[in-house]
Amino acid sequence: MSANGDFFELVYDICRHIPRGRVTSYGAVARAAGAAGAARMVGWALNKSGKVLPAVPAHRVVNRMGFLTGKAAFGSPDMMRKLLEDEGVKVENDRVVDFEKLFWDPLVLGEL
DNA sequence: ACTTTGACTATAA
DNA sequence: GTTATAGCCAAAG
Repeated sequence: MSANGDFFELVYDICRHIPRGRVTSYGAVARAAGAAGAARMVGWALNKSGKVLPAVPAHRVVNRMGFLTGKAAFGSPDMMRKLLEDEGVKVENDRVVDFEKLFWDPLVLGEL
């Protein structure tokens, strides 16, 4: 069954399912989208997420090491950190603190 | 229709 | 242990 036709919207939907105060990795989202290995594609989709509504919490998606690689896509490099800290996610030196604890896999409860 | 890229990931030297 | 390179998938130019 196709989600919405476009792989992008599927990625957006998954990102919207990320609980507040949690983070995930591109690989996890890509895998949840049915395209494991297409982590790059996820980032690209999220890059356009700023033009998509409803808005996608792309700030909750970081690379597998917990680094805010996409911080530059928020208009301001500090905007992503600001959003994460606002949700209780501590960010230091452009990296998510306790990333392993805050890591949330969309497939955990997303297998419907 | 082909080429290049892109907010990644994993393996090799 | 750190740095380089290759593999990956899909979309935009």
